[in-house]
Amino acid sequence: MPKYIKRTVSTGTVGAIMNDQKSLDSLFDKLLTNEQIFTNKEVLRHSYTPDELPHRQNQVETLASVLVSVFRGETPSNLFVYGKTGTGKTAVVKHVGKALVRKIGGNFFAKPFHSTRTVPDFVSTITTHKCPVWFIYMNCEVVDTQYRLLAKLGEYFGQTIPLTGWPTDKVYDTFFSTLDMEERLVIIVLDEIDRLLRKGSDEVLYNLTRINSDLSNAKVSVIGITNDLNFIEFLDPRVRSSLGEEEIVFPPYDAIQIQDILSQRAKMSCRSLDVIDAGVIPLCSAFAAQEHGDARRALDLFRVAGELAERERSKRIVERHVREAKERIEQDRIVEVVKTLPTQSKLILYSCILLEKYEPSGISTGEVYNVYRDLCKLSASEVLTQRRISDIISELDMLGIVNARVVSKGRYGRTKEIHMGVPVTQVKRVLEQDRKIERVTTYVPPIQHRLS
DNA sequence: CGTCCACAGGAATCCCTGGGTT
DNA sequence: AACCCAGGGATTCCTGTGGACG
Repeated sequence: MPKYIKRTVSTGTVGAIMNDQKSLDSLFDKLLTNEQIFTNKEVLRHSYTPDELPHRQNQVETLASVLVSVFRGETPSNLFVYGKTGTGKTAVVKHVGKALVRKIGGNFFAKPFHSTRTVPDFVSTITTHKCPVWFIYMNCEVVDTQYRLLAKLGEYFGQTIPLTGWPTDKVYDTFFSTLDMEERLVIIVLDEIDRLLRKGSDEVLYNLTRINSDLSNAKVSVIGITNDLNFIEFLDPRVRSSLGEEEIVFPPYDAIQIQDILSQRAKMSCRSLDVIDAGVIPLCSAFAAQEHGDARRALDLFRVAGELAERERSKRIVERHVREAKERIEQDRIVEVVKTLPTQSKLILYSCILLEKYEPSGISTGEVYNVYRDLCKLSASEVLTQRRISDIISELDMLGIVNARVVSKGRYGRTKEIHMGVPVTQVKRVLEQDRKIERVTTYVPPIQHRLS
């Protein structure tokens, strides 16, 4: 826990107890009259889409020029959108989608309407146009398998499909037939589309991109969004060519651009601009620019810095708050990730931590496995195979908790060389809160000699 | 220069859960 | 009750391999 909280709590408590009635009253007064820094924190959240998107005019116009064919009654080309996280991809697509729907009178969906409800009355508003337009936004991080995606899509068209149980082709057929019941144009946005591929559910992409040739009434066009630039490489060539009819690239923001974005939001969220010290916004922006131009990071930094300032009852946000916020965000992330790890992963991670003391030059998979087995016995856990442990270590690596790279020690074989990627003492403390780990805290790994 | 270690990591299969249909 | 299906975690079996040692 950061120092400043301790300080505030201890002096506050002691003061309240020790001082007389008058200062107790004034303590409350101070709390009540304390002017907050934020008046509207919502605009700093990731989910908030502003009306203006600074430095994304190009992308907005390109996207609009692809979708404009809707007005001519044509099906827009399939589209592929890529750029790193926090570069405004989702915001731009949603923004243009809303504008399109408003103009043409269709329907914008970010979640399905309940199936018992009747279909919204957009059909009547649309009769002047060639056909109704449905704009459906879907995040594949949540719906990440073929089954779930099709089921969710079916839901948009009023079908009730169970979360599990049906064979996939039946789900597809149901979705297909309801979709084709009437003339309409459906624009499906698949955000984080790379998730589907990672889970091996890319068959659904193939089906979706060639669905038009089987449909007789409805038309579908797909917008795929990804932040994984290698994603395209691994895609089925047929899907790649079909999905990539058009492409829009979102380059990372530079520090100056992030400053613009952050200033815009800061203005909306704060009581007044006076509460922000001059260096704060540039510093947030600089930090965010370092992280591949992630605008969200800047917003997070600013929000947390503001919260820290409020907690301190400081009148203004200063640079120190930003630095503390940076620390804080990272710490919270780690604690959250470690705490929610499955027990087996925790045991593996704990093994790594125990070994690190003795092998500062890097730990091998075999060493981890030996310690892990001991820990399993002590904590009465099931022992998994080394194959699985190898995968779990890789998962921990991807989460950034450890760094594991494959090295060859020549005569002594190939293995992963594992280093801790985060502060050890804190992670250890979090792990030891787990009931299984609690039982093995006294374990000391046998000292292993090895040739070097 | 060939060997051979200590694993990496792919593929197929199994097991289990949560749900369906007949 | 008997049987089918998807999906996630785990196991089994497997082939592949960088480079220090001899």
